Amino acid sequence: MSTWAWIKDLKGAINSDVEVRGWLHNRRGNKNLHFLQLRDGTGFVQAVVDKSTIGDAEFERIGAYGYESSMKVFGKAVEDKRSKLGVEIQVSRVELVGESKDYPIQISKDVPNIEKLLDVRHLWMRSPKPRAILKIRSEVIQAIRQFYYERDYVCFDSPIFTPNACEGTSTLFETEYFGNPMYLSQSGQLYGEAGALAFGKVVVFGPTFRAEKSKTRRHLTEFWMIEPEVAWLELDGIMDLAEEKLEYIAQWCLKRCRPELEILERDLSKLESVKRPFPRISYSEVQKVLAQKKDEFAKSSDPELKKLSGDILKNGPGDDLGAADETAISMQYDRPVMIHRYPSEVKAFYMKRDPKDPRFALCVDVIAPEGVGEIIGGAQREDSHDALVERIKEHKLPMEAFQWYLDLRKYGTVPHGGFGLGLERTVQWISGTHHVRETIPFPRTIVRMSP
RNA sequence: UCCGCGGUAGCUCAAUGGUAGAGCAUCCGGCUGUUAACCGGCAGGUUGUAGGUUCGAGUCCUACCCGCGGAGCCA
Repeated sequence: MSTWAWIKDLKGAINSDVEVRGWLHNRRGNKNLHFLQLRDGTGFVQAVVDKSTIGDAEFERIGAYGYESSMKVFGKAVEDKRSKLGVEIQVSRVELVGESKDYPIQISKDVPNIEKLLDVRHLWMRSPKPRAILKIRSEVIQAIRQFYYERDYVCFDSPIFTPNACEGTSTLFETEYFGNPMYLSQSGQLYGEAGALAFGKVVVFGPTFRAEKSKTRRHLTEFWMIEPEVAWLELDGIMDLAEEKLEYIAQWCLKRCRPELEILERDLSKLESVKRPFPRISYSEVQKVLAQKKDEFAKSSDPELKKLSGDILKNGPGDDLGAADETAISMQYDRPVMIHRYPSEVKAFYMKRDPKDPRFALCVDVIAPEGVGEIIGGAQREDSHDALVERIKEHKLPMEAFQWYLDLRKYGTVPHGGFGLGLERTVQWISGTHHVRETIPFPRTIVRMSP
């Protein structure tokens, strides 16, 4: 009598009769033996079919099954040092469950175009590398939830349909809502602020939609964002929270995602170095550093650095930093970098201005290493009713839409703030994945609507 | 929207303006323990589309379509 076992548990079932249920990942063999590589979601195991024990007819039938056929395999689990798992199955019977013919993805040394694989994303995710990335995503999500749960945050969901632009900057997806225009949320932050004044500490974890026509390896039109919002938290505390959380995520994954990180050949030292404190540099300091780097790289013999030099500081002082600026700064460190106090003019209306120098906002961006770019954008919020009214006017935003938001400053305002962490870019960074598209099961981009 | 690169077999890619090819996959055959197995063979094409130059175009020219990367914007 055999028992159904998960592949990951087979080591504990050596010398007993087992049943494995899975998919045929690959097959090798000769005229007397089939080596079936089976996958069940928990691991891979080799099942050995011997013609002399199973009979000619059965042997031929099993040999004809295509890749990704699903089957129940019955046999004896035996120890085998040649197997990575340490166990293989000596097959006595195979029961086909779902036939699979002409599977569209081949196991190959060639690395096919990612876009072609994304066309069959529903199948591609059965392969080891995509599975490893998505498993890391799952663990990053778990780490984030645990991090906030341990710190007494209330999970606070913001609406997806919103009546207007939260920040008035990004391009939104418009949708028709019973005859009126509504928009898909580009941030839950404003709602999170209401939650923070009710609960003290909340975290919004939800989908986010941006209709920007960005076509880069860092952009999606639909992605997930984690937005803590905390009463009484000022800029320094926001930066403390951000670095504590990123360290927590990196350490969590080092502890729990070793097999996946190995499959991806991730350089673990890049994650081990993610320890507090992270560098904190003001926008004004960054300008000075970048001026130096621009000169330094211009003299470099490395053509890439030379090219980078040309793009550094091309926006001019007082403007937002460009991509080259972020790259140049993050190259200087082995961990995420926090850049704070950008010019308030280039930032969102709700950011509080620095009382010491109102030209700058009490905000922070966190730039991940290895070219992933910005993974966190956050700020202390403007908590004065009158100042906020001024900002809304300056940004030419519809005052009536923000009445409820202004109420938060009218009835017991307190200093508060938070940030948004991009889940997919975080996974991209942790897993060392080139394209952010691979970090979400079914990516949505400007040109990709299916599967 | 702008800039750059590209589109040749199912996949990854070759091919001085002169008969469109290889590896892998499929299929067929071989191999008594394979590890992205190996060996042999068959088959596989309107070279993105439409024009143009030329004795002759995958290659040169023009336009368009599609894709990728980047800028801007952002997580």
